[in-house]
Amino acid sequence: MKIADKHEKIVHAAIKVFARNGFYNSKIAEIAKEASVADGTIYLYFNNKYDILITIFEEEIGRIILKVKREMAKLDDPKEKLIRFAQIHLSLVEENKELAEVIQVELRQSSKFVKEYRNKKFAEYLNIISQIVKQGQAEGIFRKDVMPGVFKRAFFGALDEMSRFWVLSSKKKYGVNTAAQQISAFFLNGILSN
Amino acid sequence: MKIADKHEKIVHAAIKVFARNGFYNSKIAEIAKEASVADGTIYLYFNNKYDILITIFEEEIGRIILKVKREMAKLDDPKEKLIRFAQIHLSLVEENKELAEVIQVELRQSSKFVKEYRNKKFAEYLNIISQIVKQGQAEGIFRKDVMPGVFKRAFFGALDEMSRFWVLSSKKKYGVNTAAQQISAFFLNGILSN
Amino acid sequence: MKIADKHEKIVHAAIKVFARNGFYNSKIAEIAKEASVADGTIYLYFNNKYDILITIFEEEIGRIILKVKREMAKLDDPKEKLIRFAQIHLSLVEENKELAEVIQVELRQSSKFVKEYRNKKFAEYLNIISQIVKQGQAEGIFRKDVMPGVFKRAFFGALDEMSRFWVLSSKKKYGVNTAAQQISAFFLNGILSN
Amino acid sequence: MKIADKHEKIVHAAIKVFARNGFYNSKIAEIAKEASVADGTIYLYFNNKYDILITIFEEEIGRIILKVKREMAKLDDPKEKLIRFAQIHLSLVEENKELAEVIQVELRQSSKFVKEYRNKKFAEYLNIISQIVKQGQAEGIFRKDVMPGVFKRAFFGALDEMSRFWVLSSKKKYGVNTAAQQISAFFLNGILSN
DNA sequence: GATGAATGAGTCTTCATTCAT
DNA sequence: GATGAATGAAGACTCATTCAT
Repeated sequence: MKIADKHEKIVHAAIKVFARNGFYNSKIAEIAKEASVADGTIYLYFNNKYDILITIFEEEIGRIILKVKREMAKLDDPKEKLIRFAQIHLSLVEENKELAEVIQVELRQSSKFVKEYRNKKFAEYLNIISQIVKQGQAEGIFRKDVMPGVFKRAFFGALDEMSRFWVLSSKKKYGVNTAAQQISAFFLNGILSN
Repeated sequence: MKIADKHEKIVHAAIKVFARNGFYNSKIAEIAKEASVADGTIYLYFNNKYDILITIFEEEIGRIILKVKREMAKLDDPKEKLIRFAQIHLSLVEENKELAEVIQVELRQSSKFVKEYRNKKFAEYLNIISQIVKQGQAEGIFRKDVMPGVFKRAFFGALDEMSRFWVLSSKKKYGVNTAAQQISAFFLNGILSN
Repeated sequence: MKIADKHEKIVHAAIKVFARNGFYNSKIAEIAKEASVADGTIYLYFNNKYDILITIFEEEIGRIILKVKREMAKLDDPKEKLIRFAQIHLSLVEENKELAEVIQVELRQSSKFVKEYRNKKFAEYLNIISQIVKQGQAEGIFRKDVMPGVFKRAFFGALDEMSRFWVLSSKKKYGVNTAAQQISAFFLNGILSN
Repeated sequence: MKIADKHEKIVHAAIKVFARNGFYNSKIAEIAKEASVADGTIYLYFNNKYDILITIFEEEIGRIILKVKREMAKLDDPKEKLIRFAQIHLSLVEENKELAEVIQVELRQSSKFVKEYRNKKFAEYLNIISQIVKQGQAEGIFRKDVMPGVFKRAFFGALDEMSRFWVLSSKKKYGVNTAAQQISAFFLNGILSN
């Protein structure tokens, strides 16, 4: 087995276990078992338990940011970008429930280290949104009085809360598309200049 | 000192400590010290560490829900209610930073118990929003195609993410009112029927 | 309420509670509740938890020794004394189950203090038996090769194990008299058929 | 070092420590130190402190029962069996003073669990005695009016009290054989001179 | 004397991490 | 590299005892 494989196996096992129990209630031994690896082996690939969480964030979220950025690059219209952003965001959550749960729940933990760490990657993600807004304002499509810094948080927050609902509850009344359309509609009608 | 005082002293100390370290990194001994009380005394008022967290949620959030509901009762216009809701929510966060941090961060913990617990109180809070929407729709002020169940989450999520930003970052570029107006404007312009 | 009453109330409550849970699993608070007294009150009458146990031993066992000695004094024949001793011992256990359980179980605890303490009172009790044997030997009724020091332990042990069985099991197939007669018969006549 | 060794090392350390302080006054840390093992290691072999006690009972007493049964199987005459039983019992106590102390003192603890537990193994041991009696009665050697259920307790109790004396006191006036002969003589022949 | 709220020392147990094999 | 037995620091919680009222 190649090293990369084992690294990945551990990360995926950790995502599963963290999603199941939460970070603090997850045991290295359980992750090791889930990954079919000895406890000690984990320490050949990670410095400590925290490091696994950081890695999940770094690698998995990095991958998501990349994906979203690529999708955004395919579109020109800021309106369409916003709608598409909502769709992608919610679909990604849908497709990676366990990862989403870990990110939403665990990365809000109070550890100073994680909190600060989160901010870097997270800011990058949020700024995709504010870039769209700025573009839209520059093109005269969006109202000038919209503060991109506020908007990015509001928009992300709306999506995030929606997806938290999805992650935590098993049964949902409407699909990704409905939700994405509703939410982007709220915001678009709200910020379109007329 | 009256019993109520000591109970309260411990709760407030716990809010401070939980906000500082997070639930799992907070030690009973630290809470006790912060409350100027012996370790054992805490167990005269609470069954265990978890119980303190639950109590914070129950008492403090219950108080907030009450306050918001009262404010809402003073207004008639759903538009004004929504704007006011945003203002109150953000001001309360502003005024109770530590409490807000505990709620936002710790009550998203993965403990099944807490998660389920949270939902009850939380649902109550969210439903204040959906009630406003329904009222607005009934009065023909809000568009009928807006799904209250989606809206309540989107609106709350927007405010929540905004306030998380406030809680975590020390310096902010704009005040509560600016943020509240921006956010409610996004949504109002978005859902007003025309 | 007279002081003596409260002292006694606590002792009796303690016997009940110790019998129920064992010394180490009994809480002062439980004894206090059983005695309808405040926790602190117990410390007005006893130095500490141990002291209550010692007192139980001292007072209650002292009383028993007295009773048995008086009964022995009424009889002359060593054979009859032995039979009577067995009867009294077993009846006392029967009538004071909780006290018996405390003595049998708790006073065998390994606390050096209790162990040494026990020996004094206990030796006094055992010596009632060896006195009977010596008397019987002096009168030519008992065999001279019987070692009183061994006999007293053997005889007491037989009765004690029998009564332990009584204390621990609820249902018994035979009464005090049957058991007392059997046991004293073993020792007096042996079990060989002739 | 093989696993079995470590398990055994801990059990033997525990026997020593329990005998020294009693169960409730023994600390896991002390057992660990006595076994030259880390505190945590104990929990790799035992679930908790109680479990160690149970194991002592199970393994060590089980071994003793086996030994005694084997010895009994070598003899035919019930009289000889009874005498031999007394000898073996007392020698085993003599050879395993600490174990004997733990069994005698700690396994009489009031914990419901231990009490019930003890009964199973203990009943097995006692029944060796009643089997001998029944055999003797069937062969016409022992009196028919002897109740085996009473006898087994009386005989065991006599030996047990004798051995308690041995365990607790350091200096003794007579040896195992003397004591065993005396006690079995009491029961076989009685103490009446004829 | 009586109370019972407060104390804080004491200990079992967990589990991230190490390291000999 | 891989293993998993061993480590031991850390902390929640209990409860005998005290003491202000």
